[in-house]
Amino acid sequence: MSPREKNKNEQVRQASIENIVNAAAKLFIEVGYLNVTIEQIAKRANISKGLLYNYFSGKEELLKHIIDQILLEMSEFSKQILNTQNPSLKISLIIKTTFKLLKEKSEFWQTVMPVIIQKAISEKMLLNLRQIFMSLTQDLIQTFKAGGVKNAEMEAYQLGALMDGIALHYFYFSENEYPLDKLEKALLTKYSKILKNGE
Amino acid sequence: MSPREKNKNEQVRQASIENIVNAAAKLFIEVGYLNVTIEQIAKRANISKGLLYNYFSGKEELLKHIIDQILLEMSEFSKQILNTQNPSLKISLIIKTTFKLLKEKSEFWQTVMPVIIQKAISEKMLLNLRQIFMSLTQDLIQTFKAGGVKNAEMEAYQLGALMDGIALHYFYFSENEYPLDKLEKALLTKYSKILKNGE
Amino acid sequence: MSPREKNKNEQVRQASIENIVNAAAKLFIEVGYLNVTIEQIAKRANISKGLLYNYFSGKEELLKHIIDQILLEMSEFSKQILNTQNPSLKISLIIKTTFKLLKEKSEFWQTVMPVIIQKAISEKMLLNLRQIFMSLTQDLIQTFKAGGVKNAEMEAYQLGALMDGIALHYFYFSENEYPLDKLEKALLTKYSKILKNGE
Amino acid sequence: MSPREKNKNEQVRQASIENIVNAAAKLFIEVGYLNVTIEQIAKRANISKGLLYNYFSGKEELLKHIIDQILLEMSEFSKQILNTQNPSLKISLIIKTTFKLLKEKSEFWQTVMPVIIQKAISEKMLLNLRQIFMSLTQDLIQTFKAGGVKNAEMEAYQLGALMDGIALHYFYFSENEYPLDKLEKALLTKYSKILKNGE
DNA sequence: TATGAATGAGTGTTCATTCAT
DNA sequence: GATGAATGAACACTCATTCAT
Repeated sequence: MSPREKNKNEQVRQASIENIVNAAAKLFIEVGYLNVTIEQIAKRANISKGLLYNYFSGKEELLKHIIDQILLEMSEFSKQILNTQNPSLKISLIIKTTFKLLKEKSEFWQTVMPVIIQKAISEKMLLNLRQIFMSLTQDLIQTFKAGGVKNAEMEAYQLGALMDGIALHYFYFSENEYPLDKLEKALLTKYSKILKNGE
Repeated sequence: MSPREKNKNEQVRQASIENIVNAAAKLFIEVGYLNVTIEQIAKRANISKGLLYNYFSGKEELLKHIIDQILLEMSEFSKQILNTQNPSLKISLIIKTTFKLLKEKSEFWQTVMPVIIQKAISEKMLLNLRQIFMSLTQDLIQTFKAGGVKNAEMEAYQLGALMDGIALHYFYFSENEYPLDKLEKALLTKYSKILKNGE
Repeated sequence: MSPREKNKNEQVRQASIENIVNAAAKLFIEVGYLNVTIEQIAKRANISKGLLYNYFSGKEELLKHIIDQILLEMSEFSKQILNTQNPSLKISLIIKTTFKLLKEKSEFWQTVMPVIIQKAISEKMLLNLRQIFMSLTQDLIQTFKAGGVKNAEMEAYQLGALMDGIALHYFYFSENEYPLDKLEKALLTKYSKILKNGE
Repeated sequence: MSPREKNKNEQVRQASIENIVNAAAKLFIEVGYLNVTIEQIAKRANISKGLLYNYFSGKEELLKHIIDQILLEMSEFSKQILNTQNPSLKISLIIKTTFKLLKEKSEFWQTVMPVIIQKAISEKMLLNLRQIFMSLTQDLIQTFKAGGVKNAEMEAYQLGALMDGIALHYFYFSENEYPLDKLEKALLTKYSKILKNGE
């Protein structure tokens, strides 16, 4: 009998990878990267430990894969924001996107944030994430400047901190009772005013 | 054993506990709770591993003790804030205190935040922290209301998120380059205006 | 299936086996039997892991096959030696052959020696090797006797040990700096004298 | 109750180390370094796996310790040899010592030789051993020269190879039937002649 | 014949915890 | 109170071998 066709095989591989990644991502969110064992991931994915190592060189590479994937998904939203020229529209788009991601794509904060904060993660991965933060901040500053906001730099830092602070409180303190929608509306109003009045 | 000796013993006990706690707290900040070994703590505290177990039932209890202690220290600042009646003064005190703690008492965020986010930590500790968050938020809402601020609830959530967001960015993204002092000044100005104009 | 096809199939089989054996032998020399994985062998031979198991029942059988093959090759040289009647010529042929093998056929020592010394290898293989050693020694003794050498037995043991000792030092201590050619010349001279003078 | 006295403790430590080293050395000889598991060593030594790591950072360090110990023991004999000035006496001492070590201290060849030959061992350890080989050879050359032997260099290489070749044959081919004593006598006679006649 | 995805027992190593002294 | 030797469960990772295709 002839061997499985290459095409078919690739499908099997991709299915396995997706299966493993899904299991791992859920577990990372549930109990945190450092507390998840390879055994748990394998069990959750209904595969053997060995198979995981056919696709990933180890636990850290698996995490890296997941983060890269998340960042890729995020980059779609990023592009849209970067393509928006009008400062007022851009800020409101940033706010809307953040809240949308909070509600629909919790992976970022729930997977990435613990990784950033947990000091045991490889320095390289951290540097990458820090760079993303830096460039986002710089873009925000330019946007506020372009919008004629007086203290553009400080407003940029505040908006950035505000977004992540909301995520932090939402996920870790009071998910169910957090007034996410009301906050979104309030922020849209507030920042539309700021950009209109330049302060 | 004479009462005097008992007293003396208690002093020794307290000194030992403080010694251990100091060593542990530093290590938790430096490399993260999960990466610190009992051996390291004992070595740093210049005691034996065994002795540590005379004072704490294990690693987690030691962590709990540290967090409790930090919360206690924080409550000192809290009291001062709660005793301030004038809403305008209160808000500016909250801001000033936060930045002071950021600069002088980094233990809180650097020890507590990873603990919050690392969901493997005992549920009880998490509940405790959530309660503190809740009551702080409620107090903030009342303060804004008393200050005649229109959307008091939303302003309260925002200020809370902003403070923790700043801490997050400061410690985990860009400590050295973060414009902490400029941000403090900007926020004091901004919130003094808000309370003056009620919006 | 026609006989012709059967024949063709057998040819393919032999080619496959040779291919696998070549890959394995090289790897065994390069990194040592215990450090070579089936995966590496398959990759080097450009076949799948599974196919390897069509030809060999496992890693050890593959090793056994290689050693058998080497011994077979060696026996070609043996025959030539055994067919030489003149003791003096025979000894010099032994020396020349040994040095030739050292230079041209390093597989023997580099594959076989680690196997001998690594006692975990199957007892059967070891017995086989011991028998070869014994019969070679006996033949050497007879040759020295026939050559009129006084202490024939001891000379035989010495020459045998000398040959393997040189191989050992050459391959494992100082390959590049080892004076192989000078040693060959010196030994040919020395043993020609011994056989002439009978001592 | 006061803790175990330091002195006593050190005794316990040394006893444990010796216990572990003995168990490991035996196993290394029996089945070869790469085939011995930490579990086996621990079981043989009647201790837990964990304890082994209290004293050795890993399997390789344990091997290194054993080899160092062997080399130390050997250096006693070395010193004696090096201190002997008379070339004739020196060579006969070398031969006697080699045979003595073969009979009484088999650890060297049985532990060290497989290590040298097995390519998986750390390069650093190998370099060390190679250096020892080199300096021994150089010393032999000088001795033969001092003894007025014509082809001193070649004689040195031959004697070295002969000694290790005998060890190889003795341990790996035919231990019980190997005429060790007769060989020793024969070699002493032969080399005494060589040094007398200078050839 | 031929493939390579999948398995799982086995390996070296770590570390919180215990306990004899 | 104080020590640190000793434990053993847990972990990440490896690899010869199997088997559906």
